[in-house]
Amino acid sequence: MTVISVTPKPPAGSKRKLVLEEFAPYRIVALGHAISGRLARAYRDENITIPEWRVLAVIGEAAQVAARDVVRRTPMDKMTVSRAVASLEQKGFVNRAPDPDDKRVSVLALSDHGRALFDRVAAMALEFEDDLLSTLDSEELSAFRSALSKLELQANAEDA
Amino acid sequence: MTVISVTPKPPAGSKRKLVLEEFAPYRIVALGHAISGRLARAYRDENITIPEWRVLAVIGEAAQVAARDVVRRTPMDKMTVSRAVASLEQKGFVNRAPDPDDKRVSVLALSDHGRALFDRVAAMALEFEDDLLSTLDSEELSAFRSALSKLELQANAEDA
DNA sequence: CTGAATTAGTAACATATGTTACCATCCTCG
DNA sequence: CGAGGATGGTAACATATGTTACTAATTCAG
Repeated sequence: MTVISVTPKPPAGSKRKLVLEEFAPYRIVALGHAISGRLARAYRDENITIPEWRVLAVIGEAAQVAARDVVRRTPMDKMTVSRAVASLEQKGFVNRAPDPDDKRVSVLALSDHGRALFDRVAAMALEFEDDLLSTLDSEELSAFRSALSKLELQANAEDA
Repeated sequence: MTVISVTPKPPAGSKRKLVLEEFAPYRIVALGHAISGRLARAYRDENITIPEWRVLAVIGEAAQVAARDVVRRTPMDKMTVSRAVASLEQKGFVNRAPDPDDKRVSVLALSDHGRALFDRVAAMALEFEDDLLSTLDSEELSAFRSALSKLELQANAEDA
């Protein structure tokens, strides 16, 4: 039984077999799932959900935003954001003010309480990131980031 | 205030600001979300959900498996798998046979119908993967895969 | 101007997903 | 062997998430 070539990849379009552990899209999704779980565990003590944290993070960065901006910047739909904002307001982390220029929108901002929460959770998040990325040396890391950027573009590209 | 080094990263533990677009864990999760959406759209015509597809894929690879094996190999919990299996059986894609060695477990296998579905969806999935990864040259790709492996390990490591 | 189309946000509904508790079976070790 | 604990699987419940449809406000074409 002679092996002609040792190329790991068979010619494109041939009948590759699908193996989950090597299927990149699956691996990425699974990694995302694991990361979400880790982060959720970290936030749990602060009594905050992932959508809430995302909203908090967007407001924390931009200071003044409308809910629609959160929708644009995150992979959450309108309703998820709406609910998260309502909950954050209820808990006293976020204040809503009517936008004078457009009566449909509310301007969202962190309360002092919310700012403190944001700082605490952000610190945990960054720490987690450091830990996660600590397995990559700086070259690997920049390669990874660059690949991520390209994949993001490709994954979000419109279908043909 | 003398800056000793020009390393792009400030000393660990310093007050970096959290910026969502640069926060790696978030980017990975968001990318996973985008990928899931794309794949789900691709499967939709086959009238199959993501959990169902995952179960199908695991059975498709291994031929003979128990539900617990699916749980081990995928980021789904018992119940999700149980439901997906029930649905796949209902639709006639999967057959269950009692395991002679352990009366608690059922042995799962694809029906002919299920095998055909698996082949069709696997082909779509691999095509999608090709498209997604087409933005990376072979060097970038292998670097990315290697980084993925390391991150998987790190993300699934037990907490200290 | 004015009314058709768009947008921000939410409500009400349907569905999906996780959690807890439970049963049956199996394993283990005294 | 024979209780005590683990394991595979499911049911019943609670919660989360997506979908559709709707209101109010805005924009834009004519």
